[in-house]
Amino acid sequence: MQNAYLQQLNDAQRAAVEHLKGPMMIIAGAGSGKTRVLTYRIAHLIQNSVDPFNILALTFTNKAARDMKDRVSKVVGPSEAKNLWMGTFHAIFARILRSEADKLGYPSNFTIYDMQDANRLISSIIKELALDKDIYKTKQVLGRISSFKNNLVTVKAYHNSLELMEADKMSQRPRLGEIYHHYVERCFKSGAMDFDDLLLRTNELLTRFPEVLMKYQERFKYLLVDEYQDTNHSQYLIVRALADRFQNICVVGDDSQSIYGFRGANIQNILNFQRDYDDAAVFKLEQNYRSSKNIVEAANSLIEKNRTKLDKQVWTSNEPGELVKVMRTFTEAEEGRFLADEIFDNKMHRQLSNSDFAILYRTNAQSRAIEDALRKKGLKYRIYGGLSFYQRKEIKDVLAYLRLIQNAKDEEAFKRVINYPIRGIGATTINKLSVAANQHKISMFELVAELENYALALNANTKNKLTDFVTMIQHFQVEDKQKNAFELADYVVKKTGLVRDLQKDGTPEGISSIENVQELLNGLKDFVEEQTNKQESTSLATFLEDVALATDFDNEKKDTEPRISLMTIHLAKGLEFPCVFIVGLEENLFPSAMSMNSRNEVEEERRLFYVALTRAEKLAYLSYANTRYRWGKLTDAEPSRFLDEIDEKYLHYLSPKSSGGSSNRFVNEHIFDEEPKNNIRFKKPLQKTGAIKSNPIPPPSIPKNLKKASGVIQAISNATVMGIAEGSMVSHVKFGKGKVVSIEGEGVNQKASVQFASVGVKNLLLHYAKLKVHK
DNA sequence: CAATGATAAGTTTTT
DNA sequence: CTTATCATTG
Repeated sequence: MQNAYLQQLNDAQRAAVEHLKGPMMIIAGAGSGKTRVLTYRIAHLIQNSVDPFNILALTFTNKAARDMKDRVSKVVGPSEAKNLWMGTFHAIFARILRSEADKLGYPSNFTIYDMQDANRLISSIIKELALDKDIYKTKQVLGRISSFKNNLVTVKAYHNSLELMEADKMSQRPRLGEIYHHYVERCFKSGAMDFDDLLLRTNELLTRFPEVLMKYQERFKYLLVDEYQDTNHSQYLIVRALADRFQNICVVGDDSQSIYGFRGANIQNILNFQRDYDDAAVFKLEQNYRSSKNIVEAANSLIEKNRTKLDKQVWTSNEPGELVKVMRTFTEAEEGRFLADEIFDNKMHRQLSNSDFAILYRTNAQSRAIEDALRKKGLKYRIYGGLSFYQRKEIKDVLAYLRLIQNAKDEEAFKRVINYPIRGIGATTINKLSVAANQHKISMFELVAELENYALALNANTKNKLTDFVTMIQHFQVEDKQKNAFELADYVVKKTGLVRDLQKDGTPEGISSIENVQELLNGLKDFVEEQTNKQESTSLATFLEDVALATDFDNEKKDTEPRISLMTIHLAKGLEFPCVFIVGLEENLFPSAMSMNSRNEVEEERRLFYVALTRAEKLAYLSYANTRYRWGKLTDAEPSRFLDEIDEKYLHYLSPKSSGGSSNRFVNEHIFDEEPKNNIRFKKPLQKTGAIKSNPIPPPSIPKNLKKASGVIQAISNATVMGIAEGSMVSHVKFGKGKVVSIEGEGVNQKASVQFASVGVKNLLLHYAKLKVHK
């Protein structure tokens, strides 16, 4: 009876669940019940008296870890499940590194640098070395360093590798090694690790300290690694080291769904597993329970075009269902409208809810046109990814204060808040500090804390401001000992004047910033309460770590109403929806223009498409547009090669396949739907103004490219259009409220004399002065 | 030093 | 079309 869950499995699944010891690999086709097998296997281990404390399960996302823990908990009970170690590589090893940090010379409260921090650091190093930033592009440099780290190429190893150095010379970047060297040093000096360090340093820890390795080998007697096809070399080595003693390693993955090559994932890890562990048992889950037969077979017909893959045949006993629908439109706007209409229809005729739909795209930038269309139809949606909450400027500012309190050596946090809110410490001063700090090999904060010991060419006034800042942070550090994380943060935003700064802004963006800060504080409050209940540490460090490693899925809002999901295909991995739209199927977009140089890259794009298509349960739509805006310019687009690669018998074209000038019903219908071209110019600015409710008559917003077309400007910026006349009450961003004394001139040159309460009479060009009119 | 406007550059995908 | 960095002015 206690093994009732075994009844819910097919033969292959059950075999995998019942295999408890030794190395094993589960090749899990899309929708083959992988998560179910994983959870039941963990439950089965526990039922067979394995201590949950000895099980480590590494997942790809925090969400996956949470979900799986919940599911295990339902089978074996929460008291057993709570001792399981489950999480992403980054989260798990960040935690371990914290407790072992001293061995590596790191403080246990080390900071985790996110992409933005890393970017800023790299670009300041490039600047300091006086290198040409057009040749040493920050992102490329960072990408290169990241790949070094993921392959365990240390600075030293780099300088020993003639091959690598030669490669950088060839690409005109002979001093890359120097940048790498500085970058690593500066991170270390700041007590900071970037994402790659979390893995690299773990490797260092396990290699340099055999007793530590032993400890964790004993600790994690049973290892599970999900999404093994997406592990990089660094992760691979960690897993291999940990598994070395007991060999109880279970990896799960699907080579056809390997889509993170750009991030260093090595598909060879899964392809070579049997070579690494020669007695490995292999299980194949090939029955798909998720999708209709047409979808499964359409996806199969596509992925067959890939050369590198393991042998497996995904099949299903599900109903054939409907064909995959393909739609061509002329513009991306029309594509958006098509999505909105189709969702609307499906909701009506098939009793579907918003939450049953997902719209998947290759790049985040594609969401805009879709959002517009959905909003017009009144359809509720939620965008995942893109700019996440924690990446907003105002949030990062608050977090930077907290980081600095926690770890005063954190250079990026220091630079972020030293002059925010503005306290008169400008770029020149900060540069001097940075140079001196590097010279004396101390952090900027330490330098400023002992300013009198260093002869710096700063005037007394500036020194005072700096000292005040340090005193304030030190005061916070004292407060940190008495207050919980929420109370401290609340205190900080008030004391620093950060909230005041946002409040005086007064714009809609400013208001939303305040709301976001408030939301952050609420989040902190929840965090403190939660941790107190769980009797875990309520430390700021833990919170900051969670935040650094959080993704958009992790602060799942308790939405009351169901919403359509919009996300990139990468983000959609592991999810499923009854109805899926895959959009922008055009050459140079999907497959991306950047990945058409090699066969391997195109194969990864194809796997990406495979992932997208296999998210669908019942309905799948593919769409593409003939033209698309790229950098504001309308460009022509060709249908994606992937459309031709799917066996035609699974497709149903809703529009004629060719784009060549046929005159059919569909084409005509939509040509006339388009607005006449000369109207668009007027419509855009006017629509925009209408959308802002708080301003009765907002200032004219004129697209830059229209500035020369004086006829247009006259029409929009004319005083009568704006509702300004002699005697009108207006307000100016800078001068505040005032009364219009007189108006003169025409068109672009139209001027108004305004009597302001604060500064007296001013002559303003209506075109430039952003006047708000009061009624 | 700060605020503003001009210009250049950029879009894959993310823990 | 958007964002980041640069140059100019107050």
